Amino acid sequence: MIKDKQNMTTSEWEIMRVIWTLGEATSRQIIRIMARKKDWSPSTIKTLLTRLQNKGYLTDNGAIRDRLYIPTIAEHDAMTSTLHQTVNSMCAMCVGTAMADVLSTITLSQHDILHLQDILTQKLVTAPENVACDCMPNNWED
Amino acid sequence: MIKDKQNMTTSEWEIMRVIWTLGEATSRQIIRIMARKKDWSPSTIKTLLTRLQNKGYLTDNGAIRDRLYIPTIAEHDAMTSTLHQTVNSMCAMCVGTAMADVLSTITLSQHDILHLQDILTQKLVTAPENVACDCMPNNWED
DNA sequence: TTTATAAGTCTACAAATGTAAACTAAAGGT
DNA sequence: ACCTTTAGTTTACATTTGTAGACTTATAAA
Repeated sequence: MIKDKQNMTTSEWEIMRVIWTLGEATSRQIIRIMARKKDWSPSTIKTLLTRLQNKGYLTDNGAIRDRLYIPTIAEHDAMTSTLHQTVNSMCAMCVGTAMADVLSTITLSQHDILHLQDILTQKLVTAPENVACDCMPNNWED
Repeated sequence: MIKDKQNMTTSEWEIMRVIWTLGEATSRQIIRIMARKKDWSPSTIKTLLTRLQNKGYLTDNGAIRDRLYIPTIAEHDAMTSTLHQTVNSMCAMCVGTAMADVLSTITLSQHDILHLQDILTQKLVTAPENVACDCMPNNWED
């Protein structure tokens, strides 16, 4: 019943974050840790774990008890993929400004910034004068 | 029945993009335009318009027929807000890298890049050496 | 004026999501 | 060997989302 490629929901994402950080985890660990930030019953967390397995984002070590849940995708990959999806659903013309807005409000490390600057310098060389809005389908005026 | 503050779904977002671009639009216009990119029945689009109104993202000019639907939020604001939500749900430590990854793959105009560079230069001055992971709740090790 | 068209409203229904109780069974304690 | 605890499985149920048909009625055409 593993229907691949459904997106993670926000609740599922929360669970994944703790598993990603621990590397792998038992349901007990997750339940105990999540109790600190979410008001979820243990049942809810178990349901979420099962759904994450069905969606293909988690596997387990096969134990029938005290089973270890293991991510099938790296946190970083999940993050870029999610971010990509979001960005791709937005107007290509405006997305640069929106990204700038967001970047300006979040906390970035010095290293992050240097890296970002590096990428931008590179990109500037081949950057187009401007990017067209792609909110409308082609030839919509016919 | 206007329950404010529910998020726009991806389908609703598609509709909004065309209305944002037109400034305001009738259902007929939207139906005609969407036919180019989506395989939605006119009914589906009407449902989506109603839902967008219920969620508070659209108003209308009051006409009983050939009504004009009007956004209550600017595209840019919706974009930053959505992006923000996404970014805020992610590990603070890794999000910089993820943003860099995404930025490097999308098309940005020269002007966008200059703007981004400007912001980064500014940020660098006060940027912390590094950002801690916030995937775990506080004191989770107790 | 009658009628056809289509804009807007209602109803519908399956799948996904948030949330969790009930049940089954493994494993540790006595 | 039996009971208690609890990990994992099943079942449940309301809300949201994707998708759209049916219905009502205003308006343009005949």
